[in-house]
Amino acid sequence: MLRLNRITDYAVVVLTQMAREPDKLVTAPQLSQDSNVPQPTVAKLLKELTRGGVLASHRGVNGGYTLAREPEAISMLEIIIALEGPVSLTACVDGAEGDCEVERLCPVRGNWDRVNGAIHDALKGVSLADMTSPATMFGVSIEPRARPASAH
Amino acid sequence: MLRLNRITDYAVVVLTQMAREPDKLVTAPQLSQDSNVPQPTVAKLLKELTRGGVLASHRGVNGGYTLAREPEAISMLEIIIALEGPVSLTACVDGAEGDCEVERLCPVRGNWDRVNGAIHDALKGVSLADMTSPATMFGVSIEPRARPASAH
DNA sequence: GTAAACCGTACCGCAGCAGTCCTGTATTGG
DNA sequence: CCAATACAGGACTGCTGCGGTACGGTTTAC
Ligand code: FES
Ligand code: FES
Repeated sequence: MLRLNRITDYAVVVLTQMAREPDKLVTAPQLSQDSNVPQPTVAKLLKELTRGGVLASHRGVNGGYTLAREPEAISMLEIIIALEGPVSLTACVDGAEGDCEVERLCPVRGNWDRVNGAIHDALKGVSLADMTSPATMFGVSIEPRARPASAH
Repeated sequence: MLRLNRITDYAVVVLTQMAREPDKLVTAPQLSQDSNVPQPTVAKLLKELTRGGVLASHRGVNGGYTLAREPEAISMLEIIIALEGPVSLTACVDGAEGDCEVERLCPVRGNWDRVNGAIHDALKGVSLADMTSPATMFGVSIEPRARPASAH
C-alpha cells in the first residue's frame, strides 16, 4: 500500500512530456492524445495543477498550458500536494486534532512527525527533471547531476 | 494525502503499549481496553500482525500476544507491510506490468523506483522503539541511540 | 470436559475516488 | 461585434476498497 491516486500517476506522465519542451504552449486535447489518457481526465488534472501553481494557463483561442517554472524547480511533493492535498500519513499528524479518538491517551502522537518528515523530504528531493532521465532504469542509479544539457 | 490506513494507525498505538513490557503476554481484550480501540478491530489487526511476523501468539487459556522481537528490531516498514501489503506508490513500480494502460509509451516507468526506494528507506529507518520515546515532540529531535536501556 | 483465547473467513455499509458532463468566461481573429 | 476555441468551476454518478462486525472452529490450561 501507500499507493497514491491514479490521477497523480497520470499527471506525472503528462508533466514529463511537457518537460521536454518547457516553454511550449500545449492544449489539453493534444496532451490527451499524446499520453493516451482520456481527455476529460487530463483536463481535470491540468486544472488542478494550475490551481496548485505547477502549471500556468493561457485562455482563449490558441490557449493552453505551460510549466510554471523550469522542470528542475518542480518537485514531486508539489505535484502530489496539488492533486491530493497536504501529505500526512495519519490523521493525528500536524494540527488535525480531534480526528483521532484515542489521542487522549496516545503515546505515539507527535512521533509520526519524524516519519512524515522523512517522506516529505524524500518527495521534495526528486524534481520533475529527474523523472525525465531515461537512463535510470531498474537500479542503474546514476547521479542526477551527471546528465549534461540534453539536446531538444 | 498519502495517508495510510486507520488500522495501521491503531496498530502502532497498540504496539507501542506492548513495547513498554516487551516480554509480557497480553490478550486482545486487554489491549482493546488499554488503547480505547474497539475489541473486534484490535483482534483483527493483531491477527494480521501475527501473520506478518511482527507478533508471536500463544493460544489457549492464558494465551495472548507478544512482540516477536525486541522493539528496536521492528521497523515501521514491517508493520505497514503486514497490514497493507507491499509498499509501492504507483501501479507500475516493480513487477506489476499490464496494470498501467499507458506503459507502452510512458517515459516515467522505472523512475518511480527512486522515489519509492527513498520512502522505503525512510520507513525502514524508524523502529518501534523510536516511536515510544516521549521526548521527541514537535521537532525536538534527539538521537534515537541516546536513550539507554530504560527500566522495565 | 469446560472455559478462555486465538484463527480463519465471510459479510455488509459507507466514504472516497475515477470519470463524465455542463455551464460560464476569457481570448483571438475575422 | 460575432463566432470559435480553450480554460474554469462545479455537480453528478458508479464503483472499488476500507472499516467494522459476526460466526464457527481450534488449541491449551485447569
Ligand atoms: S492521537 Fe491518533 S494515533 Fe495518536
Ligand atoms: S507505466 Fe504506468 S505511469 Fe508509466
